[in-house]
Amino acid sequence: MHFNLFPYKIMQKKLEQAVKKGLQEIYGVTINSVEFQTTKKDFEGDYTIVVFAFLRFIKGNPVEIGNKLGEFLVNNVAEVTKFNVVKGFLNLVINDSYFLNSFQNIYKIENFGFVSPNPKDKAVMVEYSSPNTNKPLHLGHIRNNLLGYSVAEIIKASGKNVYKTQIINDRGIHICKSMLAWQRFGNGETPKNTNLKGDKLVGNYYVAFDKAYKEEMKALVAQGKSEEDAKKEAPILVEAQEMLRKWEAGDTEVVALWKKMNQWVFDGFDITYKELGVNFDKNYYESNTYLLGKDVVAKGLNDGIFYKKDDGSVWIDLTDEGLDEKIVLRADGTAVYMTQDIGTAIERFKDFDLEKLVYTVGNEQDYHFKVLFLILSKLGYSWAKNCYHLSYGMVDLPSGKMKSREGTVVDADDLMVEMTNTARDISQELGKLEGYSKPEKETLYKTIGLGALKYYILKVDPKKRILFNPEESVDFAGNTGPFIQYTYARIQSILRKASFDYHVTQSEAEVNLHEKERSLIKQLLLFPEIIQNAAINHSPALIANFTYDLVKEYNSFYQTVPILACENEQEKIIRTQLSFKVGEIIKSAFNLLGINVPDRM
RNA sequence: GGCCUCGUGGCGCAACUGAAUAGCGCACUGGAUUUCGGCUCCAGCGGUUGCAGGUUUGAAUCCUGCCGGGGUCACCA
Repeated sequence: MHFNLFPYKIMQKKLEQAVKKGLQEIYGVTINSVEFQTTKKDFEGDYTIVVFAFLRFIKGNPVEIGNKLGEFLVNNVAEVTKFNVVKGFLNLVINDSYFLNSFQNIYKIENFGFVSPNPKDKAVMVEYSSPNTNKPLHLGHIRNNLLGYSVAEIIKASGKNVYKTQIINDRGIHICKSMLAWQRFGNGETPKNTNLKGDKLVGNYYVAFDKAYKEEMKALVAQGKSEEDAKKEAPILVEAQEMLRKWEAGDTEVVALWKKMNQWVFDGFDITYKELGVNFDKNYYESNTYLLGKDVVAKGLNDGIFYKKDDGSVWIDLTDEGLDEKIVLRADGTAVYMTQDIGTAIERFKDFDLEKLVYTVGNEQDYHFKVLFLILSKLGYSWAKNCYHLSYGMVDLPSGKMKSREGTVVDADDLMVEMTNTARDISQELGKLEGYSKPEKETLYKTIGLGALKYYILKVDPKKRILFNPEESVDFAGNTGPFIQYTYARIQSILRKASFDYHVTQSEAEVNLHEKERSLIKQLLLFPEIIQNAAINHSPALIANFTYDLVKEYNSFYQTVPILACENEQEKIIRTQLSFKVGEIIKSAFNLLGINVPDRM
């Protein structure tokens, strides 16, 4: 069974053994690894061996070595039928029946490419989203969410147990600002009586706070205060700080208000998460974790890893590592961001049996995580090396950076609605939706709109920054989500029309594979490797690119050869099976990206 | 300024982590349907991979310097 999981690798292993044996026999040298590539389209062949790499062990002309080795392989490996040598590259042609057989083998495997985890194994925890509860989610969060969710799914598919988690920053001065503003200007507004999503309502008061704060500052400056003093002394800010102190002291009234408004936000987030199609196995709340880490700092201080400054604040000196000094505890003994992160990391490794902890956080925090992991390892936690910062680039708009103050933030909910609207416009023109009910149609528009958005964001390497062009993101042609969805729908249409039982294994028989069938099968066989690779590299983009290549390959196949109209019965079945399997893999690949596929569109 | 990071045809992205003639999409030009969904397919145009050195049989990829963009250098998170 396991034998079938990595068909591409299996052949490669076989060839590798033969190459080693061949070089031993011909040149008497032992090499430990062989470098393989998939053969480029311009050359004939399926596997390519890089002969250049042998030159370190074998003196000679690479072309000559390639030719000798090629001959050996043709004579010693049954599946190798031909070879050609171009410069230092040995291209090998594998026979049709190998590919046909491999295809027949994987055809029956459900979830081909997915490895099921052993429940007893240690797990991987993926943290993502982790919003503040004072304002709604925006485009930046969307990238974070899509990435985190997808990476978690990919790691799961690669054979690991996975926990998806977020830490909700539900406490602190930011939420107090919203609370205070609501208390003052709210007139008892609630999500219910305003018909606003809770996160939006609370966000409005965060803005209201900022406005009032600025006005007060202005007034103070007019009274002759310096700008710096005004910034600190504005009464509304002082009051918000007072509110935070009350909260920490457990003041019942403040806590009650905090609970109420946070709940509004949670309810709002739940809607957004649901629309986006992401979920979590466990939520951490900062209100529960913000005190963690202090005792660890105390212990580290004792052990001489940290040191105390005269004012009582605690620091770590990382100048030996080429970094700076970093504060880990405030002079008044309260925790900073770093303190909490030390504490929560330890907590998580206690809560779960983890082999790895992935933090999905933007690259503006690269330095923070570098320091965090270093501190954890200095504190003696051996698992520190298993912490990974999945750092992703910013999302910029054509107009530049998103700035909440300038109102250029793209709201997550609004964006999803817009994408759905665009999908509706286009589908109403072109769609084949006879017999679909209205709700069915609406679901479909959402599938397409979100498919476009998600694919647009996930197809780019996470590390790179994205220029979010609203017009391009709703493109439906070329390398886009809807293009792939369209291909899937077209395949389903074919399968609906296939009025014969195509799920019957075809003996390898004397079928000669068409060139398009060959390359399609080759692409299919790659899927398991792609999943592993995407998991190792934490990159949904690899899945997206693979899927796009597969779809292009299929469309070319579709255009070139008849499927249902094929006259040869056996070939007709194989082509239908190919269509079926391609559809299935599009679906699973898109699942890994959190994208749905429609049967019609 | 120190540190980190990025720079690939007009635009948006790839390149299996050092290999062949650097791929693809959009845009532009020209073709393809008595056929299973034309939101498709095929072809053309377009790049001395920011610049200059270096390492290597081989560099978009590694090293050095410079130029340009972004990030970060908070007792915010």
